[in-house]
Amino acid sequence: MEKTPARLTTKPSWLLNQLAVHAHRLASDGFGELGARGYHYRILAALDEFGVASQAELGRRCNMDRSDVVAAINELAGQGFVERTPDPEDRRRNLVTLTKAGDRQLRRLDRALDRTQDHLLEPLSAEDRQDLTRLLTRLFLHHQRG
Amino acid sequence: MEKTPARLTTKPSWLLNQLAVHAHRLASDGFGELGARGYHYRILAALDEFGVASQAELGRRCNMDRSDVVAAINELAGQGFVERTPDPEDRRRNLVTLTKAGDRQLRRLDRALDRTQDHLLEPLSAEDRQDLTRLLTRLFLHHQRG
DNA sequence: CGAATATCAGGGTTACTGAGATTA
DNA sequence: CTAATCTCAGTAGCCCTGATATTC
Repeated sequence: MEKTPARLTTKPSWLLNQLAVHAHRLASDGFGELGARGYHYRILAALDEFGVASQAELGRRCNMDRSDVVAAINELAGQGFVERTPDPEDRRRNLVTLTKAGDRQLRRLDRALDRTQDHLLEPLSAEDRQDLTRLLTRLFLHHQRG
Repeated sequence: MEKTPARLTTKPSWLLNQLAVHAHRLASDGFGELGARGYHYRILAALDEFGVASQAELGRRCNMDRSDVVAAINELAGQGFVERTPDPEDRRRNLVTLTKAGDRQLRRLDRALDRTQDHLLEPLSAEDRQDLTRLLTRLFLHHQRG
């Protein structure tokens, strides 16, 4: 395999990109077998942790665009994993609810993701993993509220 | 801003993804003003560091698909940043050469990227940046030769 | 009135797949 | 014949924009 230019490999942004691509590939394999994508997982996870929510709320929680939320909810509803009902108290909103089947799907996705997580961090010790997660979290939080 | 599910924020793969997105956004701003994209930078960088190369070689160096290399070289050649000539010794190949203008463009892109790099790592000390880069590099190298 | 919500149509970048033609 | 290279056409996932209708 030819060498990658040092201009790239020494830059954190390139490393982040390549590792994100790798992580995405790992996760996609697991998700794909279950008929899901990353966006589906995000929404199911948000519903499980915070309960019923409007679509706009889900978008903000999951860092997703309003228009992608619509599409993802369409697909999840079509699979019977969520239900979309108008909010009687604010008729602009749809209330999105996690179904029993959705909860089971989320657990399946969680297991698939856990496996890939181990694979991704394979070469690092438990301590290194903590360090990495801590550093990434600091960066994430800093840029979260930009 | 609503809180993001802990299921996501505690997972390195989510953090990698979100930070890669952020880094990409930063880089795209700088690149866009110069009429370039990430793929263009990768190829120019590889040509600068390793000299004339075939398209297949560039793809392997830059982690790019053969078909994306074709498109990127088309665009770079159209802008006069690279030249594509058939290899007299192996007529299957095209030899891609960096032009003077391409070298100047690379320097401009480098400057733009350096600025975003600082922005990305803003909250980390010099030591933390080294630690992060070291950890990411270890992961990258480990998954490089999969 | 302004602001928020949901929806639709579409674009941009990166990553990839399948096929064909050419040449080693 | 096999393998590598280049090219083209097209797909998928994620991210984003603009416009519209509805409701607060």
